[in-house]
Amino acid sequence: MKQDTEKIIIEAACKVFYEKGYNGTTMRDIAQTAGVNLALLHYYFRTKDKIFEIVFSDAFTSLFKKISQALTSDADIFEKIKLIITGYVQTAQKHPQLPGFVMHEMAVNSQLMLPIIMKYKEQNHVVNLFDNFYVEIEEAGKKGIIKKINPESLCTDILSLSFFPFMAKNYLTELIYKDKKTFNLMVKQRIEHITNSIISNIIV
Amino acid sequence: MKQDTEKIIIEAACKVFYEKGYNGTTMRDIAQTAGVNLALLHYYFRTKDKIFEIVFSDAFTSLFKKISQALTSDADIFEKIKLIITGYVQTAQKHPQLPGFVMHEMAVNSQLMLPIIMKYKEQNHVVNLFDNFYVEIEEAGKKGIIKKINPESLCTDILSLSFFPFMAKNYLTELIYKDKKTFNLMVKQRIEHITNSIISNIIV
DNA sequence: GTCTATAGCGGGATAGAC
DNA sequence: GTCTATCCCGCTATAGAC
Repeated sequence: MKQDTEKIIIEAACKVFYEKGYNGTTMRDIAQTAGVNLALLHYYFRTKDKIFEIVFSDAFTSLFKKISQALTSDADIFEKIKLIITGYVQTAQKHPQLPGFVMHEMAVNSQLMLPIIMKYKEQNHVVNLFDNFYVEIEEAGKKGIIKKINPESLCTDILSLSFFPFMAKNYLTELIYKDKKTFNLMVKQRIEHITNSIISNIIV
Repeated sequence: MKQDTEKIIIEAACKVFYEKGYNGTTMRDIAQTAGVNLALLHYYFRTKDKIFEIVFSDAFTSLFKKISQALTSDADIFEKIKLIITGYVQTAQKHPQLPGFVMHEMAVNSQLMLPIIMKYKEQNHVVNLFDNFYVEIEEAGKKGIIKKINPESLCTDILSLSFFPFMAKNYLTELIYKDKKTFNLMVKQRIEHITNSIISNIIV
């Protein structure tokens, strides 16, 4: 049962870590959620930190996979932007707690996160990926295909509009939305909404 | 020294809670940061939860104060939006960890937060405030002063663009920005940037 | 591989001296 | 009001039986 148990534990760990964060999660939580004994977690993964490393690394990767596909595709600049937005929002729709999990751990436990990210960046040539996209944006600006904009600001805006609603769900449903139904409607229309507002801000 | 000590403790608690979140913070942390004895925290505030309640309540209020002023002013719709954006971003510039703190605690420790927020909402007539603003947006849409837009989506976008960059500072500086200098430059230009992109999306 | 039992430590909270 | 000392619980981690 080795493979199965390992997988069950990681899936349980995902669930609990996403929900409560690193500091709010106990090994007992994970064991109970997985339906296995506490000692087993240590048998398979030795420490809480090792489990967390796997969970965080997977989370980080899944936030990155789609954007990476989008950036390396040979679509034009508008299509690329659409792909990025779609990738981000779909990932968040599928795993609503994922963006908040990643952002919070990077803010609060950065000493634990940075080595993981460094490793990831080296293996996946992250820098080049973005550099090429930035050059593309700048050249499209010079050629008059789009407005002259700051590519980093563009990425910041896309990420903000894509992730924040999921990270702030409880805040928004308390203060901005009349009820959860209205919130969920917004989430469904989010890809189209963001795409329109980003595109309309860069067309000449 | 009663007044002073109380204040010193709360200020230290703010600093530590903002940095590490509720679950990552210990009473010993707060005591050390405040430069006072551990027992004193319990003498003044009895429990960790009571201290947290004060800190969270203040944080929540400071996110709300400026928007409240903006919404009750007699400025026109464009000016109001500018005021809201300015209020949010300035608050975040002054206390960069505040948005992340509030959003994360609401996501993770909602059972502790909701009673605090309920209390706040009742005392400050929060619902009416937003209702009036929503009506204003809708009427401006009907009159052709602005596009017909969903007021809740507008608020979501403003909040997203205003808060997310601060919540995701480490993520952005690792993946999107070449260095911290570029990130800080973006932060400085944020109010103008957001205002322009929000306004250009609602003008007819 | 999976369990029980427990070591060892760090956390919130309190008693009681000053 | 402020301190030291301490209780007691829950946490991570491990030893050892099966």
